[in-house]
Amino acid sequence: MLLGEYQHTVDEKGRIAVPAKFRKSLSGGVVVTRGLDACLYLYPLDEWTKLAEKLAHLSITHADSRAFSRVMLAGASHADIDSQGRILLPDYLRQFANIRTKAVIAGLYNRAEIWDEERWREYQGRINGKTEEIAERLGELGM
Amino acid sequence: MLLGEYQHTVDEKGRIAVPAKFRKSLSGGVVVTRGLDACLYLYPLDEWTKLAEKLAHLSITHADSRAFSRVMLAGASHADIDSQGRILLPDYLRQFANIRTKAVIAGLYNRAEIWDEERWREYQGRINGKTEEIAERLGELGM
DNA sequence: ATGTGTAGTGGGGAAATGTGGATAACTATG
DNA sequence: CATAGTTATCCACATTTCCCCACTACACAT
Repeated sequence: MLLGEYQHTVDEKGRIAVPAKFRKSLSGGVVVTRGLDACLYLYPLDEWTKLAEKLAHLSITHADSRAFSRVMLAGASHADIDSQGRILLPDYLRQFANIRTKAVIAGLYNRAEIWDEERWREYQGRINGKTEEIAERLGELGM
Repeated sequence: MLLGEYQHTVDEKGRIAVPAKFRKSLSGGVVVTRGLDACLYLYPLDEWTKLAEKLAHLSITHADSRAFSRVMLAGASHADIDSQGRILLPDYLRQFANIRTKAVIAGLYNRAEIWDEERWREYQGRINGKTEEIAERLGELGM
């Protein structure tokens, strides 16, 4: 169960420390990929497999499906946590999410997200105060 | 499991290095063929067999089926990975996908795609920003 | 205060990867 | 049968990646 918000630095080799509390859940392997809203998604291997199976079996004849698969699957990178508890973020993923040196790792139960710190603050600011409004709209979705 | 995005060069003999992480999955043999969106599809032999079976059993009386089978089946080329981890791309396939010297190999779980680098960037640019929109549409498909 | 353990960060050296080129085998053609 | 052209196999180098070791900071307990 991945929960909480952590601020870590990305070193010049593109490595970032995984919060100690996440390591047990992620010991089976980790997949990082492009996420929505310009952040990175980080999945435990078993969660990822479920998602990837779905994506891989989307109809190959449908342009939207191909596009989405390419974003999520081709964007993905399988990594193991090293002996210091870090993972390597490939260049193209760092560029995609605009991650420089300060990053935020946030746990969302069955996945985690990695944000550039500045972007994260900005997003928080935008959402902040609108939470009640958003909640209203979610009501329509049966939440 | 083929994942990630790699940038490799195609040498003047038409050879391209297969990413090291793909080699184990592809050690049983590889089939390269014409893909959709002007890229090449690269299948592990067993995955290819499944696909070819499907294509071969499409209705022979339907013009679209015949056309699609001809593109995918007649375009296919069986290749082995050489001792340096490279495969040879036949001329007609390189021309089809407009591949010059810089190419991108993208892993899509059960297959890989080979793109001319410039084309890939262009495609990414077109998709980028629309991802959220596409995700919404796919949501309607039960994803 | 002092010690002990855990977490996060930085850097160096060895091995693997990607790329170019050279040599050998094979095919085709006159 | 010889020669030219093409294909395949092999070798060598430079770069990148990965793995390991060292250091600092903070927390908690004695």
